[in-house]
Amino acid sequence: MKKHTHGNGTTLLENHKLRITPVRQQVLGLFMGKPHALSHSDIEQILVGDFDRVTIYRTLTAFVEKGLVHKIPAENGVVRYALCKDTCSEEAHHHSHVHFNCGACGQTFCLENISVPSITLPQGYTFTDMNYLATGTCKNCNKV
Amino acid sequence: MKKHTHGNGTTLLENHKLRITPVRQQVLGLFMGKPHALSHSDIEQILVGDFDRVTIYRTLTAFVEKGLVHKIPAENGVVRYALCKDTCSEEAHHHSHVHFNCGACGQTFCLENISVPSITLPQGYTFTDMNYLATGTCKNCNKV
DNA sequence: ACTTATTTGCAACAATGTTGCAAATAACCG
DNA sequence: CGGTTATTTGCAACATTGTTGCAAATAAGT
Repeated sequence: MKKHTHGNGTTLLENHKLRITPVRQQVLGLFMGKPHALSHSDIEQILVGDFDRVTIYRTLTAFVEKGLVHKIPAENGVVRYALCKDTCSEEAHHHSHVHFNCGACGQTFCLENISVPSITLPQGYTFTDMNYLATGTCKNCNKV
Repeated sequence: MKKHTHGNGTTLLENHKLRITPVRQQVLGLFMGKPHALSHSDIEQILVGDFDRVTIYRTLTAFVEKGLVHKIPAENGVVRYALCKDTCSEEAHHHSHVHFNCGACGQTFCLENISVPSITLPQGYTFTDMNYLATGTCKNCNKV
């Protein structure tokens, strides 16, 4: 019954059928330590010199494939990544939360706690994934 | 009363305070002729040799700034553009329609006709823009 | 400790987006 | 019209982002 034990990157990796390697532990550690989503370049800058650019790309790709993190596209085309909740697996990602991009601090958050209304598509359309992206000013930046 | 006379790119450009130039007419023509959104590279490939890559970038940027087209970020980070409706101007974009990205044909559509429920953000968050992106299979591709 | 499949780093490349500047041109005005 | 001016374009150069192949390194199972 130790499935999805957050807080320990190693078990998380094991649960998602990923080999335990230094990059993966470090990158996963970043995600667990920050409340906001990270882009490839964010990660690259934090872990300067530790790992190759390409390795970080491949790490992120592996994480997405195994259902550990999900991609968040911003309006300008920048792709960020954030941890998935328990409901994601190798088979499929199940996200129905809102992503919030703050124009002031530039950070992107997953708003897990608000309800997302379901959208009815026109006849003939079927969807596998739904993405909500709000742009504005976040809690912290509004306080100032 | 000839405001927003769609079908004529020239008046549309005038209404948005943009100088009439060949690139702008051609690019705008593409948007008016296609039902789906176009990326920079789409446009570049259609208008091969006619204009410089950079010019097309700047054209798109100008269109977005003046409220003529809006950006649509796809999940993979590809940015596409589509015509705005009458409600957009130089001051602000007002979009509350769903963008639909078809995995089969790869095309992206604006679904203007379906209602989008409003989302209530947590205390402290304020938003200026809301973006809905659905991924799946479109009408045409489902038919086959 | 040995074996094997996976992962990493490196190098090279491809695609995408940005900037500065001189030449070309759209719009305005008499 | 023709002249003037502010805007726009093309070019060149560069920056960033993402991809691929391959040999060396290494995690995991026996």
